[in-house]
Amino acid sequence: MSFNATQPIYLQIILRLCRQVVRGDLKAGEKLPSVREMAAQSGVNPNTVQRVYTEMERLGIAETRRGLGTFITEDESRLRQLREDLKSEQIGSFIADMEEMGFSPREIIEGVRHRLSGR
Amino acid sequence: MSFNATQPIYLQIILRLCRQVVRGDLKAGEKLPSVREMAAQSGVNPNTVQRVYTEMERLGIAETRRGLGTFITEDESRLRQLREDLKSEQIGSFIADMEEMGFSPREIIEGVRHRLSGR
Amino acid sequence: MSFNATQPIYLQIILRLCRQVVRGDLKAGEKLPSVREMAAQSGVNPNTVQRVYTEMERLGIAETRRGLGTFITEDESRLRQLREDLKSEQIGSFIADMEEMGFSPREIIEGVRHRLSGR
Amino acid sequence: MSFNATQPIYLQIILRLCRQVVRGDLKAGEKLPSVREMAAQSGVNPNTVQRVYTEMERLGIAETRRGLGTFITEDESRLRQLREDLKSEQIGSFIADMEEMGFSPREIIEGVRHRLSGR
DNA sequence: GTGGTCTAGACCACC
DNA sequence: GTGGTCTAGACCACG
Repeated sequence: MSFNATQPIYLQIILRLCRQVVRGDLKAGEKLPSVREMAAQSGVNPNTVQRVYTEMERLGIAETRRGLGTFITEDESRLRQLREDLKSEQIGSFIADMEEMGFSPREIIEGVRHRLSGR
Repeated sequence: MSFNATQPIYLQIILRLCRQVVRGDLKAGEKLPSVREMAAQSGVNPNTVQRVYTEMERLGIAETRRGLGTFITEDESRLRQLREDLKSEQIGSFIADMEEMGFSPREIIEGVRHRLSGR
Repeated sequence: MSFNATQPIYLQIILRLCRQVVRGDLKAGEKLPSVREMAAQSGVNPNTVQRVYTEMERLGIAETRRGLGTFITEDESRLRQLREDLKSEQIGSFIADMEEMGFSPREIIEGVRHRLSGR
Repeated sequence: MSFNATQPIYLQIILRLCRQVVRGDLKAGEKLPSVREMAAQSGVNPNTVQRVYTEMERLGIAETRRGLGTFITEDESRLRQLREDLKSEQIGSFIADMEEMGFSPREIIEGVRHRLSGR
């Protein structure tokens, strides 16, 4: 029963950036803002942004080139995989929530289909 | 750009109770723990629980009888409506998230169906 | 700006008895319950009831006969006057409230008439 | 037989404010005192005033803008409705009281008219 | 500065 | 025992 389950800020930023990548707002090879710039934009400590970039590099989503900056990877297959990962994760937690409330698979699928078709 | 999007505790508890109702763990007419009891269980101040119960009464989900306690409403139609409301809300925010990431309706539906059938 | 403007209990009881008289539930010459009886009925201290009866005697509404009890006065003209007094007081405070909220005399009369006729 | 019919302070304050609105002392869009200010003025705890403002927002009479303050709604039609509601409520309880004392409709109307014309 | 939430502890009316 | 109200004082996010 955990209240205050606020995610660490750096994870929130990573998620935001990943979504921008998946969405296509950030393309393969594109340059990310400098650490200081991004820190200013987000109103966050530069250390936090540094951690974000390091982590994204570890995930194979970004690459840093000394003296040049940090870039979205040009490995398109990695980006496709990221897209699938986020999709899968999102769907997984959605279904878990729905089932925890007792909705049947049929009800879930029909609910989603109806919501999407009725527009 | 909102970090720290922690929902107020009393809203979290309301959501938890509503889900238990939808799930069927809390049935129509069932007694809720007393304010002080629930406060102790949840590690929260009695005032916060009081607020939860007051709000749930306003939502037509609970009824309070002075000196007796707080009970889930016996209005089953209200409970059915609650179930639909929660379902709709959950589906709505799921789809919004997915579309914000650039997934197509077809991709969303197929993703959900695949995940549910593959078990 | 006085919060907690609770009227003393004995005044509340007097008002209640006067209303019963005006309404005709208590008639001229009728016997009131004994002090102890009334105290038990109302869940109040006998001293409080004593004060009620004393005050009502002072107002000329009740008379006490030693060894017999307390009775509503047989002076019917006093009872008619009481009726007029209560009516006047009730109307006075009603109109004061309405005017304090800025309602015009015309609006007040029409409002009352409409409410009474529409039944 | 309820003695001690003291209304909660927050309801008393709400009623006071509503009357000021109906009377025109508080106009549409006007700023209310800050929570702390009003608390000091009324000799009441800030939490109590907070409850007042929250409730008034729920009633559609006030609107709050974070960091700016609480304001009377600019929805004039809501304010007109409030005026009618208060009028109706006041008249209703007046008539109920009078009839409970056994006054006839004719007597009530004539009493009100006489009191208002004799000035 | 604003409103919003939370805790701690108290008193009340009702049953 | 129950829920309902109130105070005192604190911390937070927003502007």
